[in-house]
Amino acid sequence: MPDLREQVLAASLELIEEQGVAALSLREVARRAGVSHQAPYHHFGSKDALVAELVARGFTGLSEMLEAAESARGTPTRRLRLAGRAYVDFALRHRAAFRIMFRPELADLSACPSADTESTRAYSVLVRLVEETFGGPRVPRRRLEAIVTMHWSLVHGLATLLVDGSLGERSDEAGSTPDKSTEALVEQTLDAFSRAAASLAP
Amino acid sequence: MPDLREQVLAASLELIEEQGVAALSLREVARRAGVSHQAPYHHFGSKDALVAELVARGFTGLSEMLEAAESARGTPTRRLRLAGRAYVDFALRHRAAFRIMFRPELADLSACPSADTESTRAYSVLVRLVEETFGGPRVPRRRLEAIVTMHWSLVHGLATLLVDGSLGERSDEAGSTPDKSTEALVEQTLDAFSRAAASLAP
DNA sequence: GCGCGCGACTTGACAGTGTCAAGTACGCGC
DNA sequence: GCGCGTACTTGACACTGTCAAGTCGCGCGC
Repeated sequence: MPDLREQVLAASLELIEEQGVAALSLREVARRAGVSHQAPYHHFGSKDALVAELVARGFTGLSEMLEAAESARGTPTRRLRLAGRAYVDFALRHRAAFRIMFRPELADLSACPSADTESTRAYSVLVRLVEETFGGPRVPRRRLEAIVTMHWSLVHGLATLLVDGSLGERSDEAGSTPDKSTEALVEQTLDAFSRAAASLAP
Repeated sequence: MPDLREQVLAASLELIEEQGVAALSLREVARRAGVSHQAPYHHFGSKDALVAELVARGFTGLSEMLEAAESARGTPTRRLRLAGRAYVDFALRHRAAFRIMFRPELADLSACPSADTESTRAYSVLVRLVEETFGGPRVPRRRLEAIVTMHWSLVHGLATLLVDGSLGERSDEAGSTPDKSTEALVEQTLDAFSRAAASLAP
């Protein structure tokens, strides 16, 4: 049991994954780590701070996956599509983190500045890719903004619905490969969307 | 103070709207209604049951708005677009309800059967509109499913991001008209999307 | 007319939670 | 050797959801 701080973070994610964010309890986490109920509190100051740290780490993970997609080979269209796929994959593989990341009432992220910078880092990948794909000398800024919002909304909505289990059956195991049918659904949905979005190119 | 049951439901929504779903407390609700801490419990049996009831009512409200859009005049394309707009509008005008509706870990909806029927009622509006717009004798079922998922994901993602405040600045007042800039953002995003989706027509 | 049952509500208790306020053990520089 | 800060423990408080009783009042059968 090397680093209690890391252990606490891991146990928190595990707990959220198992029983949802409402069941996240510092005391239960402490119990799982085999320490007193105040030990986690010593490392994080408050439950909010712990959650904020998890959120920040989540956004760095997401940013890395998006940046990998961005720097892949292929046309801008292809890389934008890859980024969308990466977004959904991240949500499915890190359900616990994803569930927390977009819930401002859970932890005020102002406490953890890196959360803010990491989330804009992820966002700017999307902005760059959309500009590259749909930008042009005669394309107004407003239009690009709308296209960015459209792409983000689509992948975020798809990811959210999948994680919450509203779409098809959820594959419950954490970290496991998403099952075949959701895989196919994601692929076909992104396919339809990227084909549709292609018609917006200048 | 006529119907305590209704009063409790209203106070619950109010509380969620003010301080987020984590702050929903039966005891605080009871305090606001001026009754003992067990009075709400008598009407609902458990906190989960209360939330489930709110979810069910939320879905009926959403279904009604979607059905109104469905039975409006105009081309299928236009009505589909209106339904999307209705979805986002519902989320913005009933933030508290919307925040709860897609969170299965908050309340097991199996306790409240109407929640399930009402949610599929809303979903089937979307399915009908997509079939009407994109269906045809030579269009495979899989393709239609993908288009349904695409539409749902887009409006759900847009609504979620707006409600959570990730997109632009949130207009915090509950029930108030969404402010001008988010209004414009929604309009432009749906515009871009419905134009893009049009290219998928048979 | 009257008991009485039952629904609406209250009071009291218990385990669980986040958090504040102390106390304890221990390693390291001086 | 000694202080001191770091990592942690123990104990307490207010708060939560929920179980178990008790109280009040009203309508209905007899």
